[in-house]
Amino acid sequence: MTEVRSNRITEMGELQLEVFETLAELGEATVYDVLAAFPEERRPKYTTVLTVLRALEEKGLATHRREGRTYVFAPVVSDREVRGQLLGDVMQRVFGGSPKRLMAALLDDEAVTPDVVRELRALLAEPERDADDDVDR
Amino acid sequence: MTEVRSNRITEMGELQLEVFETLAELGEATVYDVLAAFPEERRPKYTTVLTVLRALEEKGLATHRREGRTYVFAPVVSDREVRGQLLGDVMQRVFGGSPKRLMAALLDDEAVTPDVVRELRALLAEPERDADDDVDR
DNA sequence: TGCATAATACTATGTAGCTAATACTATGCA
DNA sequence: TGCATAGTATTAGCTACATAGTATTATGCA
Repeated sequence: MTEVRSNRITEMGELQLEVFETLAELGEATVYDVLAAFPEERRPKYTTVLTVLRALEEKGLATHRREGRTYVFAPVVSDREVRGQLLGDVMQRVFGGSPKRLMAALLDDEAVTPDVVRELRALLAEPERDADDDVDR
Repeated sequence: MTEVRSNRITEMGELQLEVFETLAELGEATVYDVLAAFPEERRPKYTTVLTVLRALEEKGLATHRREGRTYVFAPVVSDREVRGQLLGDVMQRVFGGSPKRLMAALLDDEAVTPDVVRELRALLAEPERDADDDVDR
């Protein structure tokens, strides 16, 4: 059937995500900048990172410009947007698009202690909730 | 480097997830049962489903027993658990393990209308929140 | 001016998932 | 008893991701 795979950013792998996040944090970065952001124990090789950066560019998440003979990469979409899409995708695929169901699952997580629950309540209580502005980033 | 990929259930693909969900709903199922659960427009072939079921078994999410010459598959873990892991994994990978950050992203989603916000508040307000019992399912 | 080297480009290997064709096998019925 | 058939097993091709070696190229300095 030679399936046509969608180019959803959700198809981002582990490394792609990490590299993108680094890029987003730095604003712009050379391959070496990205490399430096990895703890050395698990630092990939230069060419690996370059390949990933190209993949990100391929799917429209990043661009690059030349600076002398060096490529300087930069994100094209915000990390916030990417995270939003990633979450939205999980909500869709795993929770049938229901925020409530997702929420219920979240509350089951052991990371969500009573303290955290209180924080979440606070988040939900924020008045800006009803306006559509961006509280923190 | 010949990376040793972890066997996290998160590595479940789209189809694997769907097949597992079906299995979980049905309690147990033959290949044909699973097939029947697909809307025919996008119903995979028998062998495709069988392969997927085997993959699920491979990673410890399902088993099978023989019934005559037919395999009857059954889930080994609950769908709830799988969904929990899936969400937990996203929380880890995308939101640095922070429920708050995840929640904030959730609130950014356009699916989360003011109405939904109210529902979420209600969920968080439930008194059983502090005890660790299972409200629904 | 020519070469060391730093940077990118090309190529390749391995895994996982999706897909499915085809090969094999057991068994119930004619 | 032998074959059609219903099932499973095997094999294979494609895409995406991870990984990285090697090839190429440009350029600054000797």
